[in-house]
Amino acid sequence: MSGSSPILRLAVPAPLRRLFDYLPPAGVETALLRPGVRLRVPFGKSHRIGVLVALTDRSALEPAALKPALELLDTVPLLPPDLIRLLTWAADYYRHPVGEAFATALPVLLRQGRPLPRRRWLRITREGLSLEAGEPARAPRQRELLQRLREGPEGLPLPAPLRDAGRALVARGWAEETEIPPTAAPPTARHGLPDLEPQQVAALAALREEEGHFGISLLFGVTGSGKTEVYLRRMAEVLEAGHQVLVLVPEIGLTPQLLRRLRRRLGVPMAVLHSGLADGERLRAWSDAASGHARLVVGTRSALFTPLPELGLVILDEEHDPSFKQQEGFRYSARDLALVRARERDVPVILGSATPSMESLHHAFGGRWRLVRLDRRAGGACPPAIRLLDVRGLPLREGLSEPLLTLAERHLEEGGQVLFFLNRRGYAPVLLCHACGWHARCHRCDARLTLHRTEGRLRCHHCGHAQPVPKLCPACGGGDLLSLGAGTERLEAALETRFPGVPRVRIDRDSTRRRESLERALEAIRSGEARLLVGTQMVAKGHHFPDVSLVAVVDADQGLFSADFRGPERMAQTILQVAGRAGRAQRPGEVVIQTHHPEHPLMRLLQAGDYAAFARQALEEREEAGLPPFGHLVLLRAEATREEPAKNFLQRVSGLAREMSIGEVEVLGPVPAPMARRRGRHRFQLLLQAGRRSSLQRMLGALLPRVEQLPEARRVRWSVDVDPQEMF
DNA sequence: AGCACGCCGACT
DNA sequence: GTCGGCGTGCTC
Repeated sequence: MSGSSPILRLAVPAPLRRLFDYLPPAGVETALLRPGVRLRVPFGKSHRIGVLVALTDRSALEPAALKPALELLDTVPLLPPDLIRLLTWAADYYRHPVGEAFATALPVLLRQGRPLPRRRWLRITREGLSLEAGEPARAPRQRELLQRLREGPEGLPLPAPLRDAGRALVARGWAEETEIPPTAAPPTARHGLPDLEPQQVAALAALREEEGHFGISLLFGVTGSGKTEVYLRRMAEVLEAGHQVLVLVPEIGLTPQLLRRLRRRLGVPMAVLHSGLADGERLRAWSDAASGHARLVVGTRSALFTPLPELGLVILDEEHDPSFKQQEGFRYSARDLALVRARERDVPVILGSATPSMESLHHAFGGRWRLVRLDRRAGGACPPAIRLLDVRGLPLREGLSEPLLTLAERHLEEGGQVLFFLNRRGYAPVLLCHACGWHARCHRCDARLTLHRTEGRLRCHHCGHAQPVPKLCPACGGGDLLSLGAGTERLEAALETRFPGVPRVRIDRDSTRRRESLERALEAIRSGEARLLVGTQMVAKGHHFPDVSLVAVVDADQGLFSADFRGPERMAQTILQVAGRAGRAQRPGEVVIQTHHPEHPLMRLLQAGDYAAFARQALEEREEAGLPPFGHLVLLRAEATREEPAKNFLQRVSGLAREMSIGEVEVLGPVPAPMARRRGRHRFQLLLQAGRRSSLQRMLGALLPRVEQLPEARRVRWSVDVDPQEMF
């Protein structure tokens, strides 16, 4: 490229699986055109903002076809080389348009062209340090601010409170503003730490083995084994060595308690990234991470894409959680990409869970990953005793058997709390006409409507449709409408009847819709004010209920015969996670699972509480069937308002795929999706299965360009899901 | 995805 | 006569 102007290769946000070439903008020095900067470019009839991915001297296009970029937006690259490589790799692997992959990695405001805010710090000067503690005597606010600056020599971020005082200090030469991110050693608490148990000491030592280089550790620790304490120690060590730490958590795991604990224990500048942030807050957190000011970055899935100049450790907690896989658009797995990023940066990564995914266990059992186990609960707490309650033939009132209610009564009398877990919200999942058999169905989905009684509506849990509850049967006019089955709302009502006046809370998406209400419910549980708890999966994640002495799994059978091959894994994870909520403190916890299949092998393994044994069995079955982690999958989905276009399109795709007959790729389908109609659209899917990822990738590379050319592709909405997590 | 162009029906 | 329906093509 000597002398002549280079060609700029950009990731431009458009649903097109390629990069776009441009000429440099007029009057911009070539030295400023570094990968990672944003440029405003003409695109079609309008402008877009793209990210410079590479500089090149040749383009597939005629030189005359290239347009010059309009404007350079950054003087310093916004994205570092490791993220450019990660995003390029991920867009290719997940077959998603590169420009959109880059766009999802950037906060909205940066996507829109906003400049990166340059954060400024107020720092004490030498003159300021030489002042006595009582000075300046006549300006208490300045004195107070000086004191804070003395205590934290790393400086205070601006704009800080006491702004006027700060200005005064600068004017008098006692403090100065700086743009250089402070790099003082982080103050981590060393006193008053809980003693580690021997197994924690051993775990910590094992994790330290990967210090300073890429290595994957699976921290497999039963609930209550003190996993978090081990993370905290490891984080503190890495922070003290002057590195940044990235912590990824599931969507629901990012609780105020967790943040409080991290803040208190580690005391380093922290950036928090989650979906609930306002655009400005997100930009600030992102740029704090990128500048190196934030030493600890905690966030959900997309926080994986934050620039971290001094990254030293990646932790992914509750690694089995499905929310690490994005379910629409850019369908990436933050778990898998975290490994790619860690390898790219040559830093260790820790995946942690009490119920790891089959994928992770397979690698750990096979010795490719370091397996670090915490088998016993901390503080000598007993593991919960899990009991199967055979409800065959027993009368069930609102899904509850008499033995279970009697047991709950005893726990209440003994001062315990009882948690009823039921993974179904609403009052009843079916509204049925006793006279003619009509039942309420969603007009847009192949699904029944759930009765929400207090709200007085029928709701579809798949598309959000809601309608009033009919008084008479719409089909025959009969007045005898039965609500069949029980959801959390009905369960709560049944408990009120059985245990009148015993304070209770319900935790599900309906009861916690308003902000704060979840926090309030959790507080009622923690304080012991509530004695009966009813909840969906929401209670299985992230929260600890030390005084819960009995956990009742009201209906364990739903997950047993799931259409999805991951059904049993999900069920085992959910049940063991819920079971882990009990008996944290001195109280030995008890867990009762109501089931119609007490002899089912999965149920027996769950009862033994032996997740590793369950996993070995599940892995054997997966191996037999060539399913992940032994085989690999790609799911092509298509939907349309009418059935034919969606089906025809996938039939064409299937034909093309079969023609290619690449390696050992099996082409299965098309078949209707498990829910054939959703939101008024007919859905079909085509599954590609192979023993090796590379075969699937090779096929996709050949297949997708041809699929994009199909005229049928224009008449449907279609998507590719590499390594699908949900088969729906 | 947007946004153009382009070629055939019911309207002031 | 033309307003506008959505099929088809393109984005460096």
